[in-house]
Amino acid sequence: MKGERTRQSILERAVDLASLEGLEGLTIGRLADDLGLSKSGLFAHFGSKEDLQIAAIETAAERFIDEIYTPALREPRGYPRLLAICRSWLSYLRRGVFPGGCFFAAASFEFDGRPGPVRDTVRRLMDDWIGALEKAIRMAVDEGHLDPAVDPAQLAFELNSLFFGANFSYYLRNDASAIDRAERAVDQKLESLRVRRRKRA
Amino acid sequence: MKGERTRQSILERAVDLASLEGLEGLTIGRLADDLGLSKSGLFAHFGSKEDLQIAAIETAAERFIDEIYTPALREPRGYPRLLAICRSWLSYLRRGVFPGGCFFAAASFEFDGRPGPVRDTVRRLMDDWIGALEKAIRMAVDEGHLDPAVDPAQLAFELNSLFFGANFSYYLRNDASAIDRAERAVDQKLESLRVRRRKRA
DNA sequence: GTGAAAATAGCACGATCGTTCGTTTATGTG
DNA sequence: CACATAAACGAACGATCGTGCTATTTTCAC
Repeated sequence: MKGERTRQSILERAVDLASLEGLEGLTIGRLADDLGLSKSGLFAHFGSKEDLQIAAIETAAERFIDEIYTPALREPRGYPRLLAICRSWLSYLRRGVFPGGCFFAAASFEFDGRPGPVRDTVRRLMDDWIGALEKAIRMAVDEGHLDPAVDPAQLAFELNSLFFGANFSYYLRNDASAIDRAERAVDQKLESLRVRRRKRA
Repeated sequence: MKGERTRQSILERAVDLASLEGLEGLTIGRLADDLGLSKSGLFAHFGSKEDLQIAAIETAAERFIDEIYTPALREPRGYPRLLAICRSWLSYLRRGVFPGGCFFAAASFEFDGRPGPVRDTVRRLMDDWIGALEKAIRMAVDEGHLDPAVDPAQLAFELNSLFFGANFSYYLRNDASAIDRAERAVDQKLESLRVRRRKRA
């Protein structure tokens, strides 16, 4: 159906726009103008602005998974995959997958104080992401690649903080070296927890 | 003058509101209702919404300095002061100095993609903050408390990332242990760079 | 190619946005 | 206390917001 294609193109554009101006800054009228559609024609694809916002978030998640997560899964589980996920995240920032920086960092800080379905969606996806990070860490421990004393939640917290910190320094402060700094910190952190030689018992 | 007192109370309320709903989510009408003022009466204190936003940011900066930075300056320069700043930042989150979490983290992610005077103000203040962090680190190195190989910009980046990461996990994910995690990571990071005994040459 | 169904457009709505302006009320000084 | 001035108000503006409704156009199966 044609409607589905249109809907998808609306959402792709909405995601790009929202990464720059925020999900609340999204406007049906501007989005319609931007795509050469009528306001009501665009609106009909969604029942409400809130539904549009939620659909945009889901679309952004698909883009994130395709661009960051899935490629990293090609690496073998354990340390290589964990490192690949981190590298992939930083490369995602470098490549400018979203024009305004990480969509989810922006959405997280925008909606952390705004209860409702939109916030719930952001939260669920971020929980998923942190969960995926923790899982990759746990696998690296299980494979005997990381110190068994590593707390996956703690390490996931620290890695994700570096990612968001890179987004901040790069996009607000225009610090071109921010991503390199994050990479250095990630490498050092992971290296310090690495177990060399000796497979697990 | 009475006007100045009113203006100040408007700004304090604006800061609290903006930490929850964002600077762009601030609305003259709602702010006026909230304070029992007329829209035009409130508006007259500022020439435009943009001026109100900028004044709110400056007010938030004063609160930040009073609550986080100044108290930490009572500690002797070097490692103790640097640690005090970090602790102070995390305590600022715990105490809920801004009801919606760190005002500047929110403002940074909100305006990183919105050029203009508001973004410029946020950026200047964040540059100041990172600069202050780097200065405290440099002093700790100069005092012989931290490894002289430490790169102040790199360490400041990592510490600030942990702060923002704590804000994210605490306010979006409602992870009550987020601040503890950040504290653990900060302590471990600083401890690992610490130089024990031996004053500088 | 025709007809049902889907997709899009047009128009209007009430609400609220930031902003302006003239009037009224409150303040503080001499 | 009087009076100049500062502060706050009330009403209105044009614009734009999200959201209905009906009409028109396009799509796709037969």
